[in-house]
Amino acid sequence: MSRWEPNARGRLEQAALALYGERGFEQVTVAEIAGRAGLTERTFFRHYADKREVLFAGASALQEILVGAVEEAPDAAAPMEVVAAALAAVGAMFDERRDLVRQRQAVIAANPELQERELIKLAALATALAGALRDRGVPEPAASLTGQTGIAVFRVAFERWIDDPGRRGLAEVVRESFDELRTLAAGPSV
Amino acid sequence: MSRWEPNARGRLEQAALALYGERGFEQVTVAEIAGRAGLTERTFFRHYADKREVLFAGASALQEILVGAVEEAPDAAAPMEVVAAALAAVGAMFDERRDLVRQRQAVIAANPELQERELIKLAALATALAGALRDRGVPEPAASLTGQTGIAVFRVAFERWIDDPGRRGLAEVVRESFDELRTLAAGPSV
DNA sequence: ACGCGGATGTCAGGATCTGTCATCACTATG
DNA sequence: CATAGTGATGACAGATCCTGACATCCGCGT
Repeated sequence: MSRWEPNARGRLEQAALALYGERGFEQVTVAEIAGRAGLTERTFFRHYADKREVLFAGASALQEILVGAVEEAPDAAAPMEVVAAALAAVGAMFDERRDLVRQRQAVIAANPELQERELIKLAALATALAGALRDRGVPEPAASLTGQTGIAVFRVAFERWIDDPGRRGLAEVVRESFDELRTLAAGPSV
Repeated sequence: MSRWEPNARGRLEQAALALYGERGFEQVTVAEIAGRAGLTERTFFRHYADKREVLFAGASALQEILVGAVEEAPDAAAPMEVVAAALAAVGAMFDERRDLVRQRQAVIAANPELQERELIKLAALATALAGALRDRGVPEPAASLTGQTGIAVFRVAFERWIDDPGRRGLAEVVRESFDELRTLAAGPSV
């Protein structure tokens, strides 16, 4: 066998997810992950900036999908509606990878350090959404407000989907949550 | 002088904020912070779980204030209105400590690790808000949705306040942002 | 004076992450 | 086929973060 088996990153991600799931994030050393992947600790850190990042490799792809969905929305659509549609589309993708997403989320839910990384990735998504909205002509602060609020709604919907013992689709829960927000925000006029 | 100068935590916080501001979070070692405070590295870690936490000591107090404001809101008030009022009250407190808040935020803005910690503190605030709303009888998912959305709005308002070259109060900006959200969320009916 | 409890100091050590240089495999080129 | 170049990996040293274990000091009550 050659020195370089293909797909080093994929092997590292698989090994990390498995070990984190088996023994918990803190109880796993980077040397162990690298060893299971047939690599060295030093090589792990060449592929991932830190021990947490190996679980968040897909975040940039997710961001591109979101931004793309916003760009391709009809011109007439209102900002919140554009964001709701983009997040519903993402929800549909999660539905397809249901088991993997749940396994990953169980690992993250068990460790605050991983939750921190998750939150900053979500914040980056909110910022990217706001930028895409500005490119559509949405002014500030409406763009940032819509992006941040959209991610907030998605977080609630995602959590409900994770805890849902049934088989409802995430896209459906996202839609419901945006409807609920409309009701909640429509408070007493000033 | 005695071995134990009073207010060890306060000295550590002051030393950390000063050093982080002078040279950047990464360029400061815990040993340096402790040294400036007249303590040892080991003592630093007895007071703060990690190098970041020293900047977030006030978070629990903030949470208590927020929850208290929700508890004391009039029974008739709608959930989003309760949260808006609580966050406006917090905004007023920030106004009083304007310079310190800005100095702290400049340090945080310069370092992603600190932003992660800030985000998880804000997420904890959102969760606490949701819990306080549930105690008022607000059902799920409305409670979580309102809490998360309220924090999202506050984040946008806070950023605008930080960047505002003028002297507008944060409470005022928070109020404006909630009004803007009402407009944005009031999209096309289903 | 005495002991108790809490805060601090001292020391040792594991784990994370980085810099540096050597080594190996693949590829292009003659 | 030979050679050199390019990129990924290995090997090693080291700084820093963070923790465990134990000793020491101070203030306080008795």
